[in-house]
Amino acid sequence: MDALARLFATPSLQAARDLIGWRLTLDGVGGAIVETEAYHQEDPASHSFSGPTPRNAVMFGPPGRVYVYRSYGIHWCVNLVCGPEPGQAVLIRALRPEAGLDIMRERRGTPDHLLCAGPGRLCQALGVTRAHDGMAIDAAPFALEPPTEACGIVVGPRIGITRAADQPWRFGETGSKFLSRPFPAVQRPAVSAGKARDRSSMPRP
DNA sequence: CTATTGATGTTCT
DNA sequence: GAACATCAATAGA
Repeated sequence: MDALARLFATPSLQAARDLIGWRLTLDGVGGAIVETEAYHQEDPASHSFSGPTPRNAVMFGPPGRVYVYRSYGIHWCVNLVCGPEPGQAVLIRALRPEAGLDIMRERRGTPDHLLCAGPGRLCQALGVTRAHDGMAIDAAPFALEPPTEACGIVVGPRIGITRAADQPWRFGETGSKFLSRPFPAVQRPAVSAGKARDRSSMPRP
């Protein structure tokens, strides 16, 4: 059993964490995953919560496929279906752009740190559309490769949802500059009564 | 920097 | 109708 097969069999709550650092590309355009969120059938925020429908059918099919849906009528968002039971998926929320930078810049027209910083932005940068819904993530035009280096993982509540909003099912690469948004700062034992923010991940001049 | 708002296709109630 | 796993533009502090 190789790394991909293990990943596909992993429950989404763990797979979302494991996916950080994997390199995802579409037609050679993409980069390392730096932010994910987990969803599953018992999760009120999940598209699969109320059972299979035409839209979420891929979530109830075999793992290892991509589930693509339209968000707010404008954007596309891409998930990896995974887990031993149906209805589980990991939303890919941000990549560190590495391959096909020129193509991404042309498609996005934003500064490099915003090329793939969010589920909608990432799909625009890679060219993901509904046409990719149901495709295998480990076969052309997609590719998914394991990380070459370990990295730290931060955890926090998911973004943009109203139900189960307090569940800590968002994962990110520690200190990444390519996140859709920063993770909430860990509560610190109040040094000064003040408002010092953690800027430890800021670039040094 | 934060807060607000418009755009807009599908799904849900 | 209302809600929505979002984003860019804009206004204000």
